Amino acid sequence: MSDLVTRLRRHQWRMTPQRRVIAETLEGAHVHYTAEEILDRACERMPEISRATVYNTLNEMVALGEVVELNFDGRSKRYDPNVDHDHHHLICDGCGVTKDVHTVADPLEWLPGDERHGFTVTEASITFRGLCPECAPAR
Amino acid sequence: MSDLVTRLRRHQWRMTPQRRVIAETLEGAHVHYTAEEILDRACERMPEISRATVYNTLNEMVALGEVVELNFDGRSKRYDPNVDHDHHHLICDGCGVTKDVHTVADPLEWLPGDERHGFTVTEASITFRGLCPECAPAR
DNA sequence: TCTTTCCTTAGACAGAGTCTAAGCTAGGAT
DNA sequence: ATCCTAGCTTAGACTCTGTCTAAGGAAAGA
Ligand SMILES: [Mn+2]
Ligand SMILES: [Mn+2]
Ligand SMILES: [Zn+2]
Ligand SMILES: [Zn+2]
Repeated sequence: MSDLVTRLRRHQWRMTPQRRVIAETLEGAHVHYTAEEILDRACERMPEISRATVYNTLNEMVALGEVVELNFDGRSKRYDPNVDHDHHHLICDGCGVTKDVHTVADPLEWLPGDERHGFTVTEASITFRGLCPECAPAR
Repeated sequence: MSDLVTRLRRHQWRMTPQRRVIAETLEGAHVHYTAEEILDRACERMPEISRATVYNTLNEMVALGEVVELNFDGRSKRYDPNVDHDHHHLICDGCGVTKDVHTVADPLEWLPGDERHGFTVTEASITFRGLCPECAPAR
């Protein structure tokens, strides 16, 4: 079944029908959905599911560390169930399509000690931008 | 005077009193303000300035390429007049303080060709996260 | 079964940002 | 100097995204 559902069951967390539908919707398509997109798709399987439950559930999954919240554009947040393989994102400035990408090394290594301002630095995420093949200007 | 104002004058762009106050407010403190923070500070010098003008002006500066819009938290956007020196950001997960940082090399070099999905990749921005000295757990 | 806790729901609410319609200003033309 | 016009500013309505509240509903232990 859903690997996300499996991971969620390991926490002391009641797996209700609503939460299962949300988890399966989130993981099913390998894209980065907004909360409203998840609500629309979850409604196809469970028409009475509420907006509040979708938002609550996504926030809980994030708090449990099983989903990552992404903020690309300052509009809607997007939710990424793919937390096991750490990765970064490549976004098309034309159409907005977003791909998972992997760098040759851990970006934390690229921040020298004298640029750390005394911080304990634990995470680095990269947003690459450009134009996808469809949006690139015709040659 | 303000280097941002100088850069803006090079575009065919009417430099009104409102726009000058906004530009000087934005560049004056070397922090990353939200639109509302800029409005508050601009009001100290020009009490009748409107919210709409602040938002319009910031969006125009971004369109002119003289200011960069940042989206760290999915709440308010922040505006960065420091576009000349390209740099990245280090954020404290505790208190939210944000520092400009510089990496040892251009992050674009770390995305291999077979991870580019046919895109023309033009930009990479890194968000580093951690805890600042004040927020770090006591030793 | 009873009880307690947690979950779901509709709808009100809030924050951030955009849009509209009206009046105003800057700066070129005369 | 004055006129004209395009572009700028304004208040406030509106939209979008997300949170909160209060009430009822399901689950699991006693
Ligand atoms: Mn991803
Ligand atoms: Mn900066
Ligand atoms: Zn595209
Ligand atoms: Zn801190």
